[in-house]
Amino acid sequence: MSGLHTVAKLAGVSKSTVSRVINNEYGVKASTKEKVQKAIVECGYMANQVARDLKSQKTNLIGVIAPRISSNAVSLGLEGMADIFEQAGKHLLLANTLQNNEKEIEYIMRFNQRRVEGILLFATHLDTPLIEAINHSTVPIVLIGQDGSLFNIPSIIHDDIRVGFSAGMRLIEAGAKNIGFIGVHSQDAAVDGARYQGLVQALQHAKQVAPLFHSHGEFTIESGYQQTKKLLMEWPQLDALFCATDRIAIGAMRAITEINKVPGKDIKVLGVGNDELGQVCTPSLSTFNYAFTLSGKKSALMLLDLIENKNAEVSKLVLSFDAIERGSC
Amino acid sequence: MSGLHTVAKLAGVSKSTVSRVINNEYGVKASTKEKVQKAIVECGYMANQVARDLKSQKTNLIGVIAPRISSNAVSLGLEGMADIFEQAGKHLLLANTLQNNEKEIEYIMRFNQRRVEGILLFATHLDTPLIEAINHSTVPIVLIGQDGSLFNIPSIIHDDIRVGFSAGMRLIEAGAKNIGFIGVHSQDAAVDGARYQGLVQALQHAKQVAPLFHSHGEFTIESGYQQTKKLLMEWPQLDALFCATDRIAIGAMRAITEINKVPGKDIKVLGVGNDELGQVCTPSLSTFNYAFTLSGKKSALMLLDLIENKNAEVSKLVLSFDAIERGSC
DNA sequence: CTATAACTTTTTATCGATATAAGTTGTTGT
DNA sequence: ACAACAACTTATATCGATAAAAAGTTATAG
Repeated sequence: MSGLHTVAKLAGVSKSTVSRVINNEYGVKASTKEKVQKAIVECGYMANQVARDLKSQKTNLIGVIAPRISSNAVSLGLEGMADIFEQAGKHLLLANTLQNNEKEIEYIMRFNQRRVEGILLFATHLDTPLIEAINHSTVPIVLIGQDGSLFNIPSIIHDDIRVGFSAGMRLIEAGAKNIGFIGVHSQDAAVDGARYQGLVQALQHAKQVAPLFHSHGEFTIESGYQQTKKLLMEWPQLDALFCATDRIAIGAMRAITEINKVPGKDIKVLGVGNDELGQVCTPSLSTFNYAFTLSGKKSALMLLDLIENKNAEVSKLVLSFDAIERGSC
Repeated sequence: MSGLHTVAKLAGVSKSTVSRVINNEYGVKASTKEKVQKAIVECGYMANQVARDLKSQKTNLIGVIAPRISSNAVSLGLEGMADIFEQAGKHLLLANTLQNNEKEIEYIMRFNQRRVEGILLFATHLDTPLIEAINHSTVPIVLIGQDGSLFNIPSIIHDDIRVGFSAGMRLIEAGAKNIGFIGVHSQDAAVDGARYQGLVQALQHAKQVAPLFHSHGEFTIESGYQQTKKLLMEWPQLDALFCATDRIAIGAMRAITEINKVPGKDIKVLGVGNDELGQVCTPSLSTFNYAFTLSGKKSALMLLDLIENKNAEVSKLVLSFDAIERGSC
């Protein structure tokens, strides 16, 4: 717990010499080097990264802001970015906002004060205060999950419109006539907005103008269950459900089973995300694979590029998906 | 992006005065205060936390080392600790080791260099190099998931022996005669060692000395499936399986179903952890609920105590569990 | 109207490291 | 033997903030 100073005194040399030994620089006599190294061991010297960061004006710190660490998209994304940053020698500063919009903004500022080199933000919405906070940031910020390109914010998103379109086409091909959509908060332009929009486009393209039911809920199995129960009561002719996430879809299947209908037969069900839950439930859930680990890696790489290459252009990366056909459609 | 110095020049005062204004200290004339505040806004001053940390010898940083962020135990635990640390004004530095033992040790050192105030370590093993690294740490370290009390390391663990005992008793009560255990790496004293040990104790207590089969694998569904397939071939009379984790148990049920036996009827299955997967699979998985979010919170509180209270005594906290009876036993 | 208290502000030192400039040896060439 | 140069080492300034000491003002009392 002693600084350079202590080592220097102990070895009978100056701080500069000790520093040179530590950083393995040229121009140190073998005998002094040895003397210094002995002193370092003797007083248990450990470099102080805080001081180094201040002197070098470089922290090797990256901030990550997430709405809920334990969600599939975030925990897998985190793992992907951790991998890239580990290789790049960066450390991760993590904040869990629990979907508190003010905390999101607060952490952008706090991370700026800590002089992180960049920030990755898992976003579930994109309103004016947030956009302003992002614009005020001194360091680059990459958005994950929402499209910020309209506001010139670098973003990594999944192809949510096309996934909605694909889902719609698949349900129509399977003979669906009355399709319902169960989404999340209306603020969520990606998961709620875009996926629904794609579904609408599919129906238009197929010239099928059945009344579409758009229900809003949360990212949970329970919410999917409740929304579906309500929907089934109000709209008994329903024969297909596109759910914004797999968890919602699993809740939906539970509700369907409860009224003695068979998911995948009486009512087709599609989810999005390829959550492991969909593999083990009965019937297994047909869905679309979103490569969350990859999105984490890609966002990390994009951020690194923005950090290293000051005038890298702001870009948007749209990740594709794979259809996974299982029992529910 | 300018420092105190710039603000001071702009306002025509000294750095100290600016510092006093920023920290809202007494003894600044109202007129100067105003002048300084205007200057701060004008040049977009933002405090440099790195410099502050160096001067105050306090970082408000906590290091967290995990073997796999995306696992249930870790992501929920992370969420619990994030909650506590958020309230305590601490920031989280996160490392994902991917079960690489050297990385674990490397990060203990790197976090010490960064002058974190303490470290939380999700452990899957506890060998000599790791114990040494922990002992060399300048800052307190709390172990999560493994019992380090023998080596005087503060630990939060689940009652793994008793869970094994409970599982054994339950299987015996259900009429099981030939019980198999599917564990993980033999290095893992908690998940593999203790849970097995508890099972053995139950069998001894019930004076049932059937040959116990102890198989080693990984934390995955696939591994559970493979191990069970092998086990069923070698030991056809098997009528009960205690699995070290829920994922393993789900793989086991798949293997059982594949040979046209019915999990929960022909072969009883028990898991540990109460993973959501166990709720949706068929038959639903009987298991034991481990409060991972709570373990995260408790470990955070224990660490905070060790940080604030220099001579807080090293303690071990054993968290209990609840039995969850579902379809598989 | 000065002495002293009370208030405000500046100066200086410090946290721990490192880059640069300046200083001290020692060696070689002529 | 003395200049020129190489090889080491030390001294000083800096990163950006803050605490403590010193200095400068203003206000109040005697």
